[in-house]
Amino acid sequence: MTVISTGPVGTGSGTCHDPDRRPLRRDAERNRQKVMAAAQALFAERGLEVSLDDIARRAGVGVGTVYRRFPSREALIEELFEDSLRELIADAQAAARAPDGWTGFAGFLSRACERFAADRGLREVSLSTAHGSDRCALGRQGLKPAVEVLVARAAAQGRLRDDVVALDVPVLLGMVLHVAGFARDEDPQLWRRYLQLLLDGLRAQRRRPTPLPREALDEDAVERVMSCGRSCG
Amino acid sequence: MTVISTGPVGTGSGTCHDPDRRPLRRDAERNRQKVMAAAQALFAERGLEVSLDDIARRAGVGVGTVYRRFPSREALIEELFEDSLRELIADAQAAARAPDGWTGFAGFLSRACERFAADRGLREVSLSTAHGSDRCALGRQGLKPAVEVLVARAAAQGRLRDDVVALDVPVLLGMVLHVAGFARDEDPQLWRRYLQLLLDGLRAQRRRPTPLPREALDEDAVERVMSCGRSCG
DNA sequence: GAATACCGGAGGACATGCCTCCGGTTCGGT
DNA sequence: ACCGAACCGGAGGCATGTCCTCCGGTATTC
Repeated sequence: MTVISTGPVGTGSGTCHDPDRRPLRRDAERNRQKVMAAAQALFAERGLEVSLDDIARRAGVGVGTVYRRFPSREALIEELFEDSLRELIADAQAAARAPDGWTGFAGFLSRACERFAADRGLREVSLSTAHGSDRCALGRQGLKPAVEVLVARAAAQGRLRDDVVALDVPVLLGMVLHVAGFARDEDPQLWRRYLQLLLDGLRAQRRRPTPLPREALDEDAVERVMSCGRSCG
Repeated sequence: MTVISTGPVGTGSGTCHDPDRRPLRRDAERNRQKVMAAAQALFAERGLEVSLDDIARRAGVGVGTVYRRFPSREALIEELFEDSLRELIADAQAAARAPDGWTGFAGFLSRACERFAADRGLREVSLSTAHGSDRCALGRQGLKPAVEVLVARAAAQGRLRDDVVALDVPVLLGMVLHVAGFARDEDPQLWRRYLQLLLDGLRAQRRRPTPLPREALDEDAVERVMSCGRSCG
């Protein structure tokens, strides 16, 4: 994970096809949008592995149309996640400028989890190198320096325990999002409870625990969650 | 998750085929053992979804032999995990009798993670209802009362924060094991670091953080872990 | 050494995903 | 209104992977 760029990445248009090629025919462009919307939705809820056939079906379009427009799944992914990734980086940078170091740090974790919890695809693009390529890789790397600042400031302030490092952050996010992933049908916000627990553990010192947001799942909910096989990895 | 049984489950023989049926021929029994050993190993490292063909290959035996001996994957799973599940329950019960409530609670979490980290199959059997059946279900249910005692004692002692409940435990385990799962190639013990963080968050009060075991992954390790696609769910 | 319990693995049935191809349709300029 | 180019849909070929059965041949037991 070498730092290559810290600034914004790519163009951010998100709508046009290719600046210097002649525009698509109207129906083609329409279908292209439908495909992107469908992919966006499916990636968000089922992850990046969904089949292109599924995307086509959801878009109400033939498979051919998908393949014609996007040479590969990667192309589709890059097209879709560039903006989200940039927003995430912006979050981190904003948090790094927050007046209070700890608030910035904790706030970013929370914000990042919100984004990730709502979009499994984004989670996979950000937390794994296995998907997306060039532009996504740049995005991932742009995140790093901002997170380092967050950790450094919170630690310097004496509020974050000093044995935590920036590279713990992706792991911590992974833990919280694991909860977000498997409990999303029962309580899509449940992860907040466990994030708070972690944050209390990350504090340099504290007397009393911060009250936990959300209730724990009840027996039936746990039972239901356990029965759909998402609870382990 | 209704409590049905708290005592030991099943017979625990683990070796014989079926008490009242005439014993298998020598070669048959030998092969049966080979299959169980192979399944044990593969379940542990790749989870319960491995194909029976793979198990047969690993056992150095034909597929037919596997199917002949075990009517279904479930049968194989039950046969294999009954003992492990019982051991886990014994851990919990022992911890519930520990002189110190907090030590018992924290010790059980740690012990359970050790077992789970070493055996992905056990993790899936214990933390999901989707696999195994009768006997495994009983095992899962046997765990519950012991965990309730653990939580109650640690809380009564004033060391565990009082807004944590027994049903948080499977979720907490899931979080820690998520780390164990994706970091196993880089540092099979990494989960201890994050378990400690969580435990510090679970304490009712504390001034200073408990020192963290293990180092965080370094950049290259994170990079490698991220590239094998196990980092999200 | 015969009867029988057992073995191996080829192979059929099925599912899933990728991607191509081409007859038919729609668009857009004239 | 019309025609050629651009585009569409989805059937279908290919590859992969899993489950499970079947039966000619082999090992074991008495």
